[in-house]
Amino acid sequence: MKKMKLLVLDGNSILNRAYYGIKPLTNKDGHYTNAIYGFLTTFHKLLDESLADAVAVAFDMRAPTFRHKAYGGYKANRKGMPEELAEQLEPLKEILRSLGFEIVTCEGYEADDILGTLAKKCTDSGYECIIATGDRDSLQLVSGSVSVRIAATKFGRPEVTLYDEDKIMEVYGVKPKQLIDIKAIQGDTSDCIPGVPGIGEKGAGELIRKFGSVKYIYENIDSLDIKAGMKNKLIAGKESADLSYMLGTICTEAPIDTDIEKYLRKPADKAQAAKLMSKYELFTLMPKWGLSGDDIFAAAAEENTADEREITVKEVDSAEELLKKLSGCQVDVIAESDSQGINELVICCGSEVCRINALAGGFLEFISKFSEDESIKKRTHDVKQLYAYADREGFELRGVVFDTMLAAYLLSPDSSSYDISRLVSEYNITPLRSDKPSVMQSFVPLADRLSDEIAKKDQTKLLSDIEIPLAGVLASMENVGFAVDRQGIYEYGQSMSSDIERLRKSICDQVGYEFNINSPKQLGTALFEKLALPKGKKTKSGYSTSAEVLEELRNVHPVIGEILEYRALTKLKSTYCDGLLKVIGADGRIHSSFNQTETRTGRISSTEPNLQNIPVRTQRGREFRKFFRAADGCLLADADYSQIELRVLAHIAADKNMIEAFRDGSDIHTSTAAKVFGLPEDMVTPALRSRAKAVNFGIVYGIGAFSLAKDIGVSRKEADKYIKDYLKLYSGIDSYMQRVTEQAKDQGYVTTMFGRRRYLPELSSSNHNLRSFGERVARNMPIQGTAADIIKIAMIKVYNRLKKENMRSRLILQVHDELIVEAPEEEAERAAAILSEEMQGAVELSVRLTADAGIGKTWYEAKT
DNA sequence: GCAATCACG
DNA sequence: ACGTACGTGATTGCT
Repeated sequence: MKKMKLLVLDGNSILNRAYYGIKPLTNKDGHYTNAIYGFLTTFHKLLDESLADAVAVAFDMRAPTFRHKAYGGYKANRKGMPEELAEQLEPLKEILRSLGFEIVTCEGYEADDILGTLAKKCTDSGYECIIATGDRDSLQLVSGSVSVRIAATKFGRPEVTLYDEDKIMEVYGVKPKQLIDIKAIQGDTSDCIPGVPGIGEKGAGELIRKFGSVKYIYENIDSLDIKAGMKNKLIAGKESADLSYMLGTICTEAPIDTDIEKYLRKPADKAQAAKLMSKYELFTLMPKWGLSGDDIFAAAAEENTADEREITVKEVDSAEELLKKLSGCQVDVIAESDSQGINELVICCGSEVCRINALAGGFLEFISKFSEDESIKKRTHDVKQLYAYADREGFELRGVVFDTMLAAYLLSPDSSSYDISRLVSEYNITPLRSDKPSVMQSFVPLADRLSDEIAKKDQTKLLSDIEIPLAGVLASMENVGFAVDRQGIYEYGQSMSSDIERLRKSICDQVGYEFNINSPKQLGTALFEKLALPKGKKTKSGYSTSAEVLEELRNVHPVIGEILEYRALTKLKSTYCDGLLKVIGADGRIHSSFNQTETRTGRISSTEPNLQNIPVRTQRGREFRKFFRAADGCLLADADYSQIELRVLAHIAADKNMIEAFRDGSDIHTSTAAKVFGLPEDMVTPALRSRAKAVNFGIVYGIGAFSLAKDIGVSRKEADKYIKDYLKLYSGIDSYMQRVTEQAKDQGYVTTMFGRRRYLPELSSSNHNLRSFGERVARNMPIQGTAADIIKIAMIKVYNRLKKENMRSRLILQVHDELIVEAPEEEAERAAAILSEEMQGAVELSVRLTADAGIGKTWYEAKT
């Protein structure tokens, strides 16, 4: 029969590790949740790996333990938990109980003693025991039937290391029990266990490895071969060693329930678990623990006393009549879709809900009239899909006043998903009472709530004037797509294939054996072991083979250049040739998706395929843009903002010198170089300009001297001087940067010119790296985000202008500071003019915005 | 499902 | 003492 397995967790210790290993997270109420999140992630991994039949989670109690009573100094230097951690303890226990796990505490004993007691019981009963903890104290418990898993949280991910008898011998060179002996001599500063004064880790380890135990050492101290100095220390420290031995020994007889049956996992109370995990917004964890969207809804319904309001689901008698009734009303509308597209429209007006099946006759007529009637004010979720439908079917969508998805994004742009079900639990929404189940029970109060929040945060205009209309523009861009030259892409790929194969052969020849160059691991072995090239940086899993490292080795071995070329070619081939060919539509055009709720700064993102990272920096890559072309009889008009981020910075920082530099119309990098290096502009060499450019960039990213130095290849000290000189020159930017970080710390968030927010809990982290990261983000987000706001405004203006002027030109792509319009040949000039005019006039700043437009048959030609 | 790498602004 | 610029997405290899 299989041995029964008990998994015992040291709750406090794992919680601690989770807290310090994961960046601060809070739910809407400001309650910290990072440690709970980390604990549950680690716990899940442990459960998965251990296949335990029973589980006990041990926690310390606040009361002093027998060790404190024996020795007043015990753990005397321990500070209590930080409040941000302490407040997570009880909620975690509640969640664990709801998931069906047993929690064990014992007054006067520590969690370690509970582990020891249960481990002993397992050994005695012939069970297997797996101990999981974050620290090494319990390693002494390891035996044939007891193993320890040390769980750490690194970069937010759980990491588990197994310790059995062999591993302990390998690491410490002793048997598990002898770890107590080592500790008795060595002591433990973190627990204030004194040990033998003057003997540390090395000495203690040697003594025990040589003589076996503290007891043996003291019983034979006179005859043992120990150096006089150390022997004297041992003699003087005997009492302390004995005490330390006692303090360091885990008790295996704590008065707890050792009936293993009791720890068999019970079925989870799903409603309770869903309720708690919703409350703490641990949505990504819920599926892992067997909780679904239905459990969330059920929890919400049970949790809240039903809303006073009640809705009734009605049959639709006549579409005509319904339209008449809806006219002039505010309605809530949800489009239910499947893979085929929209299949049902659910409309709520006042206390009545109607469902209109998309397959029923007259649907198109109904939805077009409904959509075009501007007097019907519509609230919805994910308005882009409605705009897209309207655009495809050739009608307009008017009167959209609210979108819960876009609103939720503005309220917290860090979320990974904005499903209605998730929002409902995140905002603790009380569903309305209803005769039949309907999504409107939750949607109506959700929309009410989010409206309030948006108004409270002064983001109403941002939502109504930018995000909602933008959704219409994006929908149109997705529908129109970008025409490509399929044949051209295919042939380009073919031509690369032969080069790739030739390079592959040559590289393997030079290394001396066949291997997969695409595998960084195999490549690392080939370069740094077989060819024994000087190693550069390492990654977590081995040698780094990034372009940055390889570039350094270019002159060391001829194979390096070929590897770099191989990499460049395979990247182009797989991502751009093969990748793009896969997504060309039946119409010969590529229809990317533009995601409006993805980035934390307010930019849009592009997927399937990503059209925002088509190569441009190298000539060979840039060639690709020749395959992105206007349809027959059309041309592309392309315009991009010049230095939009630096202009935004000049404006928000209100820096006189930088504003002046832009007003002069001179090249900003040259002008910066001239001023920083104290030269007339015509004396600025390309090298000096490029340094100034790097500093300008660095400033936008929040800069550090180290990174700047690395970037431009000067000493740290020199880089530091550049930054200092720069900030002296642009003192307005200096003070702005200080202001914005301080403000961020005060309010917990930063904003763009148009009220977009990003919350920065990192700023209160005790982790230096995280905090610095938060500070850089605080400096960067208002700049990048404001630029994103501006081009969004420009897109809306361009779109409306093309429509108003009855042009057939269409916006087809945005690449952060660049817009592309496909225009019939005869409209191209006008479209280009409209592009730059609307981009430049999108907003009024204290510096001019400039956008240069170009026209061409292909993207390659059009980009100026 | 994550890490490494590299494409873009 | 410590680690290093901001924001994305796709592909590949590997556990």
